[in-house]
Amino acid sequence: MSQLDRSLIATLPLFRSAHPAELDRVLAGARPLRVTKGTAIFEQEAEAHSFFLLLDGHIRVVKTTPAGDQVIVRYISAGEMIGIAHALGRDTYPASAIAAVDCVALAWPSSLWPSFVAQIPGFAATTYQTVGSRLEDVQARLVEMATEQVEQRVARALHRLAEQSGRQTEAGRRIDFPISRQDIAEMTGTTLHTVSRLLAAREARGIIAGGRQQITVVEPARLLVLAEGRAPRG
Amino acid sequence: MSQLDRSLIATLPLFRSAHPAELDRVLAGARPLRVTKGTAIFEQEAEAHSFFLLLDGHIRVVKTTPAGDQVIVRYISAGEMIGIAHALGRDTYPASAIAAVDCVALAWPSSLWPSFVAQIPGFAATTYQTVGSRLEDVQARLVEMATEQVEQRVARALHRLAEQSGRQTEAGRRIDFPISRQDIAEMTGTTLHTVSRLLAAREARGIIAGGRQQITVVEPARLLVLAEGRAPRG
DNA sequence: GCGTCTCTTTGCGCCAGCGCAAATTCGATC
DNA sequence: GATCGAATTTGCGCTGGCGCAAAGAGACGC
Repeated sequence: MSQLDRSLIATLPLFRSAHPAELDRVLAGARPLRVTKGTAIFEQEAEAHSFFLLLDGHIRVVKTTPAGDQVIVRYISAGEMIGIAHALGRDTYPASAIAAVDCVALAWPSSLWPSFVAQIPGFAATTYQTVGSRLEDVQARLVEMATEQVEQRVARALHRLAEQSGRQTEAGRRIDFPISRQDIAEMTGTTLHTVSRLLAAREARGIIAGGRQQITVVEPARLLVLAEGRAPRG
Repeated sequence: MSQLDRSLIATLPLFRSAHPAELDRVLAGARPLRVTKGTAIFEQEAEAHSFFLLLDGHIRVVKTTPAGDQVIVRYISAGEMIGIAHALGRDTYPASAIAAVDCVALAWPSSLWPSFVAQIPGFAATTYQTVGSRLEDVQARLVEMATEQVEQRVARALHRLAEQSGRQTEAGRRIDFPISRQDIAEMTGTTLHTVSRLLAAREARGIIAGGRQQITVVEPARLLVLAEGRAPRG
């Protein structure tokens, strides 16, 4: 691990209030990890032996059904923890984590979790917050899936991606990692065909700019305009 | 609060390892609550001033969209904590909690949470586990919503309800609180019409037995038989 | 016992979006 | 720069399940 990594870690909410000596001890126990694009950091249903801190890159968290369908649960960006299933009382990972680009991460054995909690002030509270926000995010998406049409779900997914993982360019906010129509379909519960059609329509209206494995949101505001003011069903 | 309640609480995983003296102190700070059927324990978007322990009854956790659609996120049974949003770093409740039947609960101000964590051994870990299992549950339902047809989603919802909140009778496992077709529609992202049709079909095959605001699962095994072995889409 | 209200059932038409198929485009590789 | 493979686009027919409407069926109050 480089000095650069160390100073990066020290600025994270998770470790901000750690004493330098504790931080060093914690980092000394870490196993550095380089993961090439497309490779799994961990696999669904495998024993949750480690937890991870993503230092660089983007990770796709995917659940696969017995029938073989895949659903993208979320994307993880640099600075976030991942694979904390064991700390939440699970003994296997509930999903697979796949590198969307080449990634750099740190890994610790799950058994070290309690010492993190004990030694780093605020670590537990920050983790609670992270889990809380993930829970709320998934719940919000469940509500979307239950009540909104495909068009709106795709629009929201793009909006969220641009917000969370977008890089500002002169053309608009560009999603910072390769993402296919298939990926968006797996985020929104539809097919790549429908996604392709919807994106083409948005592109014609100048709201987004597409490309191969790549999307730029030109006008975030116009992305969601259809989503409000509909009569509830039932 | 009755002596009965006190001994009930002492057997919960959350408080099992608390010393009697600590337990007493904690319970002394609680505000007992009786909630009549249909009333809200707390409302979505209200300030998360309290957390609760449900002693008796069943609570429906509902999210309402700006458009007015409602989605039932989960049901809470006796012995579970609810309204812990503040402990997860939220300052408002992300959903409303509505009593499905007359309920009895204890309420504490959110500000007391840290003292619970500090004074009761295992409290934090048990809460982590609860949150972890809720997160996994919601994720699993997101995957269902994204990949399965309405028929399967309804079947799974019934299965889950019978499992978690069922009471064994001679006719089968009966869901222990009043639940309408509309409620099931709001759990599965469909309409009460479709639910009614699907339930009628299952009833004709003897898999379930319906009634007004009430469902008994006669043959849990045959509920899900259609759910496996389908070709993935895409 | 009667009326009312809510929950449930059922019929019918329609359309969003899936499934399948084929063409096209874009990168990458040699 | 020719070839190959993967990602994307686009057409077309079909159907699951929604929307609307109206009729039954319990439960509950008076």
